[in-house]
Amino acid sequence: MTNLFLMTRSEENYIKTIFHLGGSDSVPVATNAIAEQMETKPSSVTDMAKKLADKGLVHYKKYQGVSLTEIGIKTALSIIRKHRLWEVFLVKKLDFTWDEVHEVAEQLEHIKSEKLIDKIDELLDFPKYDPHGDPIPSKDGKFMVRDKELLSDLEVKAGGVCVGVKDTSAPFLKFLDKNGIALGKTIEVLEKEDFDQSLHIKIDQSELHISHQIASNLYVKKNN
Amino acid sequence: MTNLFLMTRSEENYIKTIFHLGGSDSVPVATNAIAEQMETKPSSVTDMAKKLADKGLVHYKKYQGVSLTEIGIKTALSIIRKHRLWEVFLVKKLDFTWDEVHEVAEQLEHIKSEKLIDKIDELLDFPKYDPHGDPIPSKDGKFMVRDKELLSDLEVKAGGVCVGVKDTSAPFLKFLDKNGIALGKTIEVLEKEDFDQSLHIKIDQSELHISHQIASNLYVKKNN
DNA sequence: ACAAATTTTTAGATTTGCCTAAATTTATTT
DNA sequence: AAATAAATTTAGGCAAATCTAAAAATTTGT
Ligand SMILES: [Mn+2]
Ligand SMILES: [Mn+2]
Ligand SMILES: [Mn+2]
Ligand SMILES: [Mn+2]
Repeated sequence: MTNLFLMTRSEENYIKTIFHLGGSDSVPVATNAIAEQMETKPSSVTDMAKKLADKGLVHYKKYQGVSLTEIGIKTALSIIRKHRLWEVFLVKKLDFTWDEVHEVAEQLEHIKSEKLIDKIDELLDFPKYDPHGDPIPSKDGKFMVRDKELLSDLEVKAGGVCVGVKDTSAPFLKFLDKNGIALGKTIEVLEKEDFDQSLHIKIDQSELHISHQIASNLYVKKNN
Repeated sequence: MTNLFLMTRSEENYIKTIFHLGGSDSVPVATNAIAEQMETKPSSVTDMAKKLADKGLVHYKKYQGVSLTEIGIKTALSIIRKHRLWEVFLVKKLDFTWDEVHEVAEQLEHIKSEKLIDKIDELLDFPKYDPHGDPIPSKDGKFMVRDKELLSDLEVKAGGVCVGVKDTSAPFLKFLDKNGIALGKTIEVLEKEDFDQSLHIKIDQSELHISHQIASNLYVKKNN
């Protein structure tokens, strides 16, 4: 049980990536998938897989992919908790916009201080979701899985509240801002174009036409 | 003019140490002094001195010691600004005690985001001093040099306000807490023991006997 | 001034994290 | 069931940051 506090930044980033690609299940993740996600080379992933396996954070057998151990999952959740809490902090306390927070949170998530992150959590009044609608794991690694669906999967006439984004890239988020789409807004599907799957929607008071591209990156919590 | 944003953590720590040992003057600092301060070996310092000289951050000639260039000084002040602002943040916003902040600030000072630190500055209402009484450089590298003297240098009957500590180690700070000594308190020298230089002082309402060790690590701003 | 002590640098290793190129294993086609 | 393609690992190397041991320069003491 190698101490989590002496993990390097690189190791933490690998663990986080493996979690995001494989979920908390012990689904093995392919070397190439990790390499692509981390913008590194497969051979580097293999090296790290061995090291993380030695440390007991992942299961690894040659050619069989990588999956997180119990400890690996806990570690991943702890890093993700920090990342998302910092994102909330930046938005709520420092007036960052939701398209600016990710880059800084990528750095802040590696700060080693349990007290620090717990105090940030308290300062923010224990938020459950980050600025992109993603759930924040609690100290003991639990988090809410909100039932939500992609706007593109709703039927005509169906509606709900916008609760998250799938694509969290700055360009997409800025596009949403420009079109008055934000978390918490009420959305209703007015019309669906069969040809290109584009949608005519009502968002709060106004109406808007959006492409399938957009609709398939917006999460909605359906009305009862 | 090598971009400050691509400095490694190690480079930043060297620059900060050279600043603390040499001041903002271009006083050359000895290799051994840097090594001792950073708990590393002189040969490592020599290596880094060459690298920093290549980057234009220090002046370095073999056997002549290291001193900061203009850019080096600016860089040092920027890191110190971040360190001290984070320390204030931790105390004022997250209820850390002044003996807990340094270690975390050592990590936070390396976060790369100009917007982040400027927003923290604003959130704290542009503090001029950190929790240990050390001045916080402004964005453009200026800082107040408060006139202060060591309590051990005061005459009997002289007095003032406690404005800083020289030793910022956790044990010393905890000792001060235990004895009711804190920044902002009024101090008067009641008696001085010639034999061991210990002092009898009045601090706010109470009286206290302190050793020379303690008195020579407390800064006081004398009354007019 | 010159020998001795001290400081500093150089030379050569080590570890971490990454790379390229080549070899190997696994998966997919014919 | 081969043959081909794709994925993965191995081998060997490189840069950063560190170390130890030895050499060189500087400083100190007589
Ligand atoms: Mn993010
Ligand atoms: Mn997020
Ligand atoms: Mn400090
Ligand atoms: Mn301080």
